[in-house]
Amino acid sequence: MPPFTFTIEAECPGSWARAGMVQTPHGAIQTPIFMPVGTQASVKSVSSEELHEAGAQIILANTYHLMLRPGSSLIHEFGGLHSFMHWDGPILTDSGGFQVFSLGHLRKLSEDGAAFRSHLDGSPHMLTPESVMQIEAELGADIILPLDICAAFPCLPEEAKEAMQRTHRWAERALTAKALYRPEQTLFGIVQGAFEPELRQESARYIGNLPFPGLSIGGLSVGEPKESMWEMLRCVTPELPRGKPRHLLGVGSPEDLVIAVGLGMDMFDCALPTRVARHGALFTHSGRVNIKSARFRDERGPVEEGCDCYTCRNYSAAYVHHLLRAGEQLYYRLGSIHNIRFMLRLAGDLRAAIIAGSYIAFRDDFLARYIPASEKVRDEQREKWRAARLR
RNA sequence: GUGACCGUAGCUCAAUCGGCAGAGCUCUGGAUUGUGGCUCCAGUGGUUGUGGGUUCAAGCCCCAUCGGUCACC
Repeated sequence: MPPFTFTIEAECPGSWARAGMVQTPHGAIQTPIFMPVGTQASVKSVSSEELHEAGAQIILANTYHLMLRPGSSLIHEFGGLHSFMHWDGPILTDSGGFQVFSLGHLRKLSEDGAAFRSHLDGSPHMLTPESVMQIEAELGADIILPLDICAAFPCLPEEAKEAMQRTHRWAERALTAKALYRPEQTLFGIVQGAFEPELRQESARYIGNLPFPGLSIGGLSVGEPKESMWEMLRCVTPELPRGKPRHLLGVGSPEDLVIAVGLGMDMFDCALPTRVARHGALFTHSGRVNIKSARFRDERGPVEEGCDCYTCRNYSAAYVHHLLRAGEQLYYRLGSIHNIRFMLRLAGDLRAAIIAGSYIAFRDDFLARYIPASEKVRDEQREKWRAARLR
């Protein structure tokens, strides 16, 4: 098995963008990369074979969900996540820290760890930096994350500092617990610091200097304005060691990906593309479209002209529209595949642009064409209200 | 054929003693960022079956008519 390595292949002048290659025991990952989210060992409605066909190189699964159901020991009995879900590429598992805060009922934090009640049956559970390592060892992902604390937005500076400092102490405990996870697994460190520039810088330096082969940026995309997120990344990136891959947790939308790559991020995971797909929002290069809209009722062409995804190669937009309207299961699969393929193609295009030295031009061109639907409609609605007020 | 009950938004139904015709769903648009197939926000939509009458005022009262449901012949 090859050890974990990260090689930078190209950097783009005028930005912090870089293209690289991550080696894992289950294969290589070309960065920048988008990682589809398979919370419960499944990217909802999409099979492992379909993920592979869509160009997925690495996927993400959730420790929190899998420890509650079916349980990490059962997955261990089946030879780990790779064989359990029949995915032989790289896998990254989240620590469960975020879900304890967003899903767990009656959570209680202490220096030891996080106590919470299951969202499934209310049963009490306890996660500690050490127990998370054991659980992730049983799940057997290639890249694993330590237990961290994601501060709420907004939060007081003191709370942000306390959460960051405890995250740092837990990071050290996770490193010390190296015997609990498998030698072929790679533990990433998590940078916190909420929305305090000094804390972000401190956390980036602290976590960046610990012996983690890779780094995840946590605590962002939790409801803050976009500009706050970019500001935090601008604080963090200069403090990070150049030679370690950087994973931006929970991001994001197509436009987020394009911008964050320029701020030095290499890996992304996000539920957004598949979640919004299930509700009809499909990505195209001119922005998000709602496939449920009546205008697709008789659209003979694909969802996006020129898209090479399974859905667009084989089905008309009218058919996809019909499946959603009719509540057919197949819709979830076709819609999800389209958005996953869009994100992966976008990551590939970004990579090619970086290697060609034209990231800036690519970014500006993409953002000029990709107008978020929300902005378009927000403007239209604003106009409508203004007209109504004048009447 | 006789009798009773019911006709209000695309659907299911509210509307006090006769006093500005409303809600849920659908529909249209939006939101969703380390996924609870969840949830939230906004908007369109009406000749109250039809025709008369009473009244300052009718979805509501009266008459006729059309349609539906049920019961009994």
